[in-house]
Amino acid sequence: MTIERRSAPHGRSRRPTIKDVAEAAGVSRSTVSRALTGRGYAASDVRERVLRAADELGYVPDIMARTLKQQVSRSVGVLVSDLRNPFYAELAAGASREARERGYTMVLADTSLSAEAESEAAEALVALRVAGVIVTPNSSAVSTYLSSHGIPVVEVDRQFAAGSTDGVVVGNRVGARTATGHLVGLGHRRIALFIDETDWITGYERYQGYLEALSGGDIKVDPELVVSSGWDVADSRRRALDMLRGPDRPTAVFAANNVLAEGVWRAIGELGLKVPADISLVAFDDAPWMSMVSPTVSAVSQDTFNLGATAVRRLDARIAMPEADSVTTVLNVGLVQRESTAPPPTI
Amino acid sequence: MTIERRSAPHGRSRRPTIKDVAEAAGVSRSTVSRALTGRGYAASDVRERVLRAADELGYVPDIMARTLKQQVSRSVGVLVSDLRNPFYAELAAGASREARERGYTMVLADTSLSAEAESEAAEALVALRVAGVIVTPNSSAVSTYLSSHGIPVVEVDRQFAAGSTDGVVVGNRVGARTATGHLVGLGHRRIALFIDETDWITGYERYQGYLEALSGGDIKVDPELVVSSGWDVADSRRRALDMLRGPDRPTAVFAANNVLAEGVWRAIGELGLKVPADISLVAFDDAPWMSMVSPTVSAVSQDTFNLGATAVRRLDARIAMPEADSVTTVLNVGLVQRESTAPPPTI
DNA sequence: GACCCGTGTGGGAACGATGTCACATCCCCT
DNA sequence: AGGGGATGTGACATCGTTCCCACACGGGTC
Repeated sequence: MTIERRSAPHGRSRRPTIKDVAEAAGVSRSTVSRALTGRGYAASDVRERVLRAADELGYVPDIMARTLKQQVSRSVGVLVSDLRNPFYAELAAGASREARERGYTMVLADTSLSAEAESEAAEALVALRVAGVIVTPNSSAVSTYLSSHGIPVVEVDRQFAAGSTDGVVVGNRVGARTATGHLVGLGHRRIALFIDETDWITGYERYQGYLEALSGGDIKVDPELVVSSGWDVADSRRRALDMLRGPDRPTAVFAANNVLAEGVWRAIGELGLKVPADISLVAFDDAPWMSMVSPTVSAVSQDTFNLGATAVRRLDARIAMPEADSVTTVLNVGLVQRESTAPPPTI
Repeated sequence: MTIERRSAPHGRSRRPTIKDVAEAAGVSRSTVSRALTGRGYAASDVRERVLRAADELGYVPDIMARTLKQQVSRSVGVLVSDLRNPFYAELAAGASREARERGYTMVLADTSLSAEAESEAAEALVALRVAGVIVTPNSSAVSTYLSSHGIPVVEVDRQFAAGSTDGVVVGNRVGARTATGHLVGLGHRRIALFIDETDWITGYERYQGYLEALSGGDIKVDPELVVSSGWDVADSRRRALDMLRGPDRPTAVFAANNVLAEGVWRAIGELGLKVPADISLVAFDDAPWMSMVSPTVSAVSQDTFNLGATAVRRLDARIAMPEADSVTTVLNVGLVQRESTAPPPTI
């Protein structure tokens, strides 16, 4: 980078345009454009002169003008639910890196789980003429809206428009089955499930995985043990306190995401229960704290950074071939066994 | 939001422009522009007709064209070091919320602590004609470069260009003094400092705070106890292992950020040391895991979300008054006392 | 009745970059 | 010598929006 060498456009405020470069180099605007973009002819000495002039003036092409002319920008929109959740933060980090590598700039909005914010953001992205959008959707509205405007969409983590838009998800069903199956294998028969939603495909799949593992162990499902908790730590903590204080409490809990796991963890601690002696815990989505607390928490680990990166790659491919069939990529997950699981307490 | 009601521009691909709206409403482009933006005259019945036509066509004004014409966009750039660090993620979340509320879209890049990525991103932001930039800088280059292009900059968390650009930081010196002073008050005399850099102003201030607290307790500084660790967990863990295994180890550690604290925490655990009986620990920057581990970790808490939000407010004010004197906002911090500190072990 | 003002509206020139097209060389081949 | 390809360059229209200006109309004042 040559940032240091560049000086302000001799003290004045107006930014240099391609016209200024053209005058400085003694050629026409067209020639400057060709020399800088590399599209079309430009004699090497002329190119040289143009490049030097541009560098001296600190010329940076105006993306607005370029996009207006070309009708397609090199930026992608990224819509995530909550940056404070390490899952989304890491997703965004992965998207950011991959976007940079592919020459996209990233327009990011935290939609705060609000449908209104999501709609607003979508509209802003249309207005910005982004080349494509990556979204962790809260409804099918965003994808529909963006698609109707001809903007490619990749749904990440969960899918509402499978079949009509691309998606990148993880093996939710198999992950949930593995986690629950691990508990079953240890001898647990009363296994609680904490989950946010079962209507969205991700929650549904995790729920199904849970059910499959139970039926694989010939265990009847107890609806009392399936908690459709809210989306925040406080709520799942409260629900967990209720359940664990009640009679006939479960001997193990499978928490379907890192936020719910945190609530359950806190509840367990407050009640003075010992993990894993009194109760086992497995989470879906490995958050940093799970390997720091004592005992450490077993979790189904998803490569979240890669999830974001893969989504950008998919989007890039889609932008290149808008008419190709939609594809859903499923990333592998793996159970990380730590210290939070053991056979149920003998009575 | 009326997203659902809108249909694609009758199956065709071209996006509706202001001209299409004008034709549909039977008026001129100028009139449509006035009706939609609210700048200039427009009879109420005409305005009505225009709004309806725009809604029916699903018209969204082209920001590129608007920005090109107006020479100023409603988007801000946000450059953070590492989204996977909860500190930066929360900062970005705060910035995102405030940006949205003020009608800005946010262009975000994770600069991965790389000067090259930072320069590239800065150049992209100039090209995008952003209204301003918020950055957690790694050098003075970004601020200088952006300023030379007439783009307002707000430096957050650390400052390289104090006096010439705005800044939003926290009370680093007082926070470090409080934390260290707390340890001194408990009777500790061998207090180690883990810090990333002392050249940048933030590290320098925290270092000074540490020194002040020591001299306030009439404690001579032992250079052996000041570790200029790298920026990642692995490195600080290694450095901590070395120190804690050595002879005459400290009775307390002050870790100057959440990453270093994590490394130290892991090292302490691996060595089987008991917190706080064998060693006390205080961190600067309260990360989520600190209230989840056992024992919980005392920390100087900064309102990181607010740090991001404040930066956007400052930037907004700066954009409104580009010539005003530069100001640096210092946010308060507070020591959150948890379980990781106690008097030193009696020998 | 001439003038002017207030209220609306449309025409057209920007904004900065791109890319098509026409044209201007030069050199080589027949 | 003249045609024609290869190589380079410049003029100009264009992208979608804004906004300055001109103008039209009606009604009031002198």
